[in-house]
Amino acid sequence: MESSSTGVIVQALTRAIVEHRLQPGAKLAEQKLADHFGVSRTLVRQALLQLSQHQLVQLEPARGAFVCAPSVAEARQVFAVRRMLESEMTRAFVAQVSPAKVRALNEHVAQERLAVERGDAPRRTELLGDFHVRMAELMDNQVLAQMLGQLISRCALITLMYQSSSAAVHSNDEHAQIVRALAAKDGELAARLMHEHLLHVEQNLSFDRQIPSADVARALA
Amino acid sequence: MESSSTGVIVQALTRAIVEHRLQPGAKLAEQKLADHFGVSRTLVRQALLQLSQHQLVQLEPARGAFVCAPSVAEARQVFAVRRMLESEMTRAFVAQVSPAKVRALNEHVAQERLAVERGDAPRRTELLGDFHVRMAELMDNQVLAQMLGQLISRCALITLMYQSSSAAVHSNDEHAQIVRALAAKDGELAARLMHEHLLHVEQNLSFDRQIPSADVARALA
DNA sequence: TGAAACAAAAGTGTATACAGTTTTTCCCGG
DNA sequence: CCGGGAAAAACTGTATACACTTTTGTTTCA
Repeated sequence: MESSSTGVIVQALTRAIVEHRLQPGAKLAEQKLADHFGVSRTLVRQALLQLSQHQLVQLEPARGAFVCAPSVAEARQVFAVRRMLESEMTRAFVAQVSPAKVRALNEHVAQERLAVERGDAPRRTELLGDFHVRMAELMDNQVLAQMLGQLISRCALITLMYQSSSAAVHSNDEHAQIVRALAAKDGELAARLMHEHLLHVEQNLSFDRQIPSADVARALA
Repeated sequence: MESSSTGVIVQALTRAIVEHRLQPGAKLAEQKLADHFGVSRTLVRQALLQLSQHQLVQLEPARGAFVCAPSVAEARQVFAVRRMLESEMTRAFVAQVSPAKVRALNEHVAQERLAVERGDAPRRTELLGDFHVRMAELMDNQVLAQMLGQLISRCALITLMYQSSSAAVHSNDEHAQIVRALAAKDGELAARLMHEHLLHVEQNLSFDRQIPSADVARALA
């Protein structure tokens, strides 16, 4: 039943949204998307429905689908949940840490650093978010990974709305610190570092931006 | 865009699934559901798609939709996430506790006790789960509440697959203990009690059941 | 009797049609 | 020149149609 066509559309739109090519508030007209992807509105509607469940688009009755513009309150709530969930996840990580897992995380952090140094903003944002999902995956908890993935794609949208410029280097450093604590099997320290890290990310957001409008055709070209 | 018809179908099916009227593995044929609800397959498909995202039904390509039968591994993962999230939620609760909130929780616990004493199994399961969602709502964190709601409806399915009989009274007692700790503003104790509570619930599951098959028409009558 | 093969029925996946609503356009009066 | 309003265009919401797949039932042959 689950067609892969729908999945392709969901993924393409997700990337376009979290990479900021589709700006918050942009309208997603069904027929235009259908033409773009070469399918009927049916599949586009399925995709938009999924994206609305992921809180990336908002559906307004009889008006259509729009890229979400998370409010400040919502952003703070998302970060509050992440702090609760991820500090504990970090603490639990040490119980099943292994050299291979530490190596995997270190490699990820190295890739982050590369993207940061290159100034590759979209890739940087993607990798900095993926660090957290990667941790969940390494814990062999698919449920956790999925849940975190959702939270973090919402965060990507928030970050792109509100992020101040130079927080990326700082985040990368903090990731490295966390991995060091994990390697030393110091769960308490790692959990505290994760908690503070997420506080820093939230504090570095500037909740007083304005959002322009976007052109759908160009963003997906 | 979001029709309320779809929402009605989602809710009806959700209730039918978590209340065990539709058993794990039962097939949900689109046309039969469409006839039952007096709508076209279009809306039924939308609803089934949503339910699949909530992990309550599984979609198999070209074969149809079936009520999920969570594996033991998945059940353990869900509980692991709940322990991480809810122990921290409980700890954070005391920071913004108020007499009104304590009263609300106490009233809820009283309702639980009523349902337990009455032997009203579906209502009991619903209320025991709602306790946790209620806490999230009282924290004024909609994101947390939504996330927990998802986890708990998955838990309802798991519980109904695996739950041993007399754990309900125990859960109710533990809820009462947690509220007392919250009222005393002892976050550390409350968090520990919540953690242990969720461990108990998981330990009381008997992961060696068998699942019969179900009749859709009867369950929704 | 039992199993393989084929035909019929039922079911899913996608596209299209159509009704109702919203948005845009255009014209007119001030 | 500007604001209001009606007609037209565009868009969403739901139903239906149709192709293709899976399931079921039946017939045939060993």
